[in-house]
Amino acid sequence: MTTDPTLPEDIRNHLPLTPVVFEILLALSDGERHGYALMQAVEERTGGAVRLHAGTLYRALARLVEAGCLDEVDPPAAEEADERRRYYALTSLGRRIGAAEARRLESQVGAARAQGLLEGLERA
Amino acid sequence: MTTDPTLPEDIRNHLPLTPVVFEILLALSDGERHGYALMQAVEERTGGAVRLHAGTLYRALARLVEAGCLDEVDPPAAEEADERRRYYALTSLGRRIGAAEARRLESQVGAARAQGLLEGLERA
DNA sequence: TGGAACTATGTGCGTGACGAATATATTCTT
DNA sequence: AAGAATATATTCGTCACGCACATAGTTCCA
Repeated sequence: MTTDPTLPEDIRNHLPLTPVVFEILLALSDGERHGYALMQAVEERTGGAVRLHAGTLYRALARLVEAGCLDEVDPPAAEEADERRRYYALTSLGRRIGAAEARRLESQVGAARAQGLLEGLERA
Repeated sequence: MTTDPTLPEDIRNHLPLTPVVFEILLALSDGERHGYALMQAVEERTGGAVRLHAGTLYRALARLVEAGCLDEVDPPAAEEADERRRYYALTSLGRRIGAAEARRLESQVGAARAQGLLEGLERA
């Protein structure tokens, strides 16, 4: 699948995001979090519907840092305690990639709504 | 990634859909099409932004038929001519899976909007 | 205070979907 | 007649995933 050629390559090369990665960027878009908190945030946002597998999550985080979408940051002074935690924050690139993916999904959802795919589930 | 456990297994087992597959279901949600027309429909819907690779498309179609999400159907009487074309239509299952995915994406897009991820691109 | 449950991060293995390239043949256009 | 566009399909290598497992620190409470 190729995506919008008008986007800068830095961004286009990453699209489309996997559902897992988009969920991660979404959960980090309101501030830094450590991996495990991220799992909980996703579960909470979706009312328990969506859960990330630990293995998938931590590997995705490593890839996103590698790609420059996330930075590993110092633990926030407020929240403190557990030495094991590794905190991540969106980079500018990460935010722009998340935004681009959000627009792509918005377009898909809009089309789905226009087709009535979101409502009538029993009619095919 | 696990999805909504309240969904029937028939549906949940397929989620989340790949972007390519959702694009296909979307393009078929207003009627049957053959593979190549489907590529064009996606390109047109997205104003040329999104394109499907031929290889990926045809393999995905075969998988979707195998999984009971699509049926291969007779060419519509109206449109006729090319012997090579193979037409596909959503099954009931395919439509329900597409609808479930659309709801999942709608939730993600809603969250993205709530986080301001869709607007301010330059602020991180 | 001891043990279970939870928190937290990570790796190995097999699978599945993908992009890119290529193959083949037909139909349309000029 | 030739070339472009249409139409479907396969092979190959890669990458992200789910699942299982490994390891260890922390919290809780009986």
